[in-house]
Amino acid sequence: MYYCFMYTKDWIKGSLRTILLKLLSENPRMYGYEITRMVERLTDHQIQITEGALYPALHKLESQGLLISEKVPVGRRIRKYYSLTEKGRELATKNVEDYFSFVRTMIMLLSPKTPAI
Amino acid sequence: MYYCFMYTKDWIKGSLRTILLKLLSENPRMYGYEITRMVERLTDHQIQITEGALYPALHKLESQGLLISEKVPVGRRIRKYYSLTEKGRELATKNVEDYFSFVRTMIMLLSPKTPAI
DNA sequence: CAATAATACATAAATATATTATGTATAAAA
DNA sequence: TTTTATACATAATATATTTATGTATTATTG
Repeated sequence: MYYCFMYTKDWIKGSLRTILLKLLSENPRMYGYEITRMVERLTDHQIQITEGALYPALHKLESQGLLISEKVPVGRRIRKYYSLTEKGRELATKNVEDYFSFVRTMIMLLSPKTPAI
Repeated sequence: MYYCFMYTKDWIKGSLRTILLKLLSENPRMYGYEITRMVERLTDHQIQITEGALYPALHKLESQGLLISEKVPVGRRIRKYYSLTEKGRELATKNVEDYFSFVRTMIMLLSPKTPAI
């Protein structure tokens, strides 16, 4: 069993799409299960993507024309690979930049102020 | 009219509680409207807290014993001041620390990888 | 002075999203 | 052979936010 910070779940919400776009901008194609494993590995299990959140998110990105999928048979199973469309690639770049901007703002907001002595 | 990044809203979700706890840990007491103005000012309008999100969030924090409120008449209007309880103060410290930890993880995850040449 | 904007709270309906649980099925490992 | 891992998906539930609406006082501006 992995220990997760209790409040982290709230913070992950809304970051999922950004994570997906980023991973797919660095890899030509990925499938859902692969994404969950990679996020787990890269974040040392600090960020865990549940399937109930992942698959609907991928479907939505595809319906928005940001991703395309192709089903690839592996043995007798079918793997669904996703890759960024041109539109998705453009958004991914901007989205990650904007996220960094947001993070800078949050760090500024949450940084300890020098107490008046 | 202020311009806001389109996707920022998703990211703000879930950070609201952390922002409230932080602001209240730096100010002995604050009221709702004051909080919205301060966040606006500190973030140069990048983060906007809507009333429909703020007041339920404050009520919930109070119901969880993290905040206490006192109603103070100002002229003929009533202002509702909130301040951290001891429990709230402890959580605020830990919550902000955990947030920074989460942010470090996200930065690592979203940082550009050196392309193999 | 009258209209507008700002201050200050609150809640309801609609929307969005995630969690949890469940379902199906193959493949590998113990 | 039983369990774990792989691999997709969705439904019920819970939670949270947006948007809109409501009420009321005070300050500003034309």
